[in-house]
Amino acid sequence: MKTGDVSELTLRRYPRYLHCLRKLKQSGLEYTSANELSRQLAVHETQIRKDLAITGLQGTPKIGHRITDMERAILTYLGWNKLRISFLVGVGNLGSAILGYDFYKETGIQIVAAFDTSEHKIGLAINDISIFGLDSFSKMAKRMKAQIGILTTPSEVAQKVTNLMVESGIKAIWNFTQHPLSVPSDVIVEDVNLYAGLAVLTRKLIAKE
Amino acid sequence: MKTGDVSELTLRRYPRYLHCLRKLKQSGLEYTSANELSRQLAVHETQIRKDLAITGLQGTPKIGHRITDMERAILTYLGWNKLRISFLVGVGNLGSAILGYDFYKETGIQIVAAFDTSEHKIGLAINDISIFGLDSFSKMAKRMKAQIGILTTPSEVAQKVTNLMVESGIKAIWNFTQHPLSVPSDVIVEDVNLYAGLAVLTRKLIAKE
DNA sequence: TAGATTGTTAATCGATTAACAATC
DNA sequence: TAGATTGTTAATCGATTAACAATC
Repeated sequence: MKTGDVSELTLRRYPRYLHCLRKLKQSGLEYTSANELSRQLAVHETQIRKDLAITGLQGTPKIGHRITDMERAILTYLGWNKLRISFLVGVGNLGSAILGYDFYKETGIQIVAAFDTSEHKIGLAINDISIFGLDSFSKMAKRMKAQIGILTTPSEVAQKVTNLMVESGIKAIWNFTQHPLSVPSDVIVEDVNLYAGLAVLTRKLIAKE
Repeated sequence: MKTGDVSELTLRRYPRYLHCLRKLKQSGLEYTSANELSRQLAVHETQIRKDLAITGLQGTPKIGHRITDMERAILTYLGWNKLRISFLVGVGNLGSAILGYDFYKETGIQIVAAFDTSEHKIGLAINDISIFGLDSFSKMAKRMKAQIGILTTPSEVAQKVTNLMVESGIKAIWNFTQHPLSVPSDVIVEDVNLYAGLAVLTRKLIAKE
């Protein structure tokens, strides 16, 4: 299996394939093909074949692939077949929204605890996830071997909380703030950048005027 | 000015430039250069020059650019210098979080009304934005000439609400649901795909194991 | 002047698509 | 068999980077 040299463009396509595969499975099919995915998703069939080849999946000429095999190949390649303990920091509206998602079933990412500094939030729970004081973060993260930190704090404290996460053994940070984070080279940061999407949206609007 | 043939990769870089320019301005500088942005953002200087050229901006050799000129050029190119009326549908946690953002000052996108079907939300307000029943959407959108629809409903009703938005004259939809939307060719859809980001994050984690 | 910068043209790199042999 | 599919190699396309002349 490849290490880390796959393009992000490829990685970002996999969830779309998974989504489509689930729909096809729900419609009662057992097998499907790169051609069929290509029609459904408007992605070139050769590109789908190449993306699938990266996961190690092999198909059968004329038949295609068993849908469950395709799903498993992609899930395994992305690491979505394994449980990953995640902690969320910052239980504002956005944090609460993220706590409401059920990522676990699809991605293996389980948010097991949330943290905030606001006294009146500590002790509450959202979607069965308890909210703790931020001062408990480090000890809990180390004990539970949390891998992923979800950062939904105000931007002003983003770097401070990031440092705490890094010190506590967090290996990847899903950053919902606008603040560009500094981390050691062995820690992964994935930024959710809403403004990038808005730039695309408004520019397309302008181009039509 | 170019029409719509600029790559999305380029468009997605502009907000990062803006963010950096604001920081430089705050630090008291009046002028800066592509070289300086390149150092701060780890983007190749030639790429920054090309991106800036697209906006029509011209600099002065040896000096660089006046920061306010750069900002204005990018804002104008993205259409972030103009007010755009936006309506949000679906005031759950995610919708509430989006209502809490102040996009207006940075992007010109002003969320002027929110809509939901839940009786006990109608009449409330979040961040000074009133929540109305979904049945008022069409009339209000037409009257106020809403351009942008923000879709934060459950996936199951995403297409239904999208149809309502399109019928009501909405020209661009910012889609926070997982549902792939069908729209006429003159309506723009920008998907916020959290799962794509998670695929990148977990794959990078795996590659390090 | 020399150094730093701009803006453009050429080269490189990487991603996508085309072409095609192999096969059930 | 013929048609549909796989998987790979070659070609194309587009984005990024290098090179360099112009300039304040």
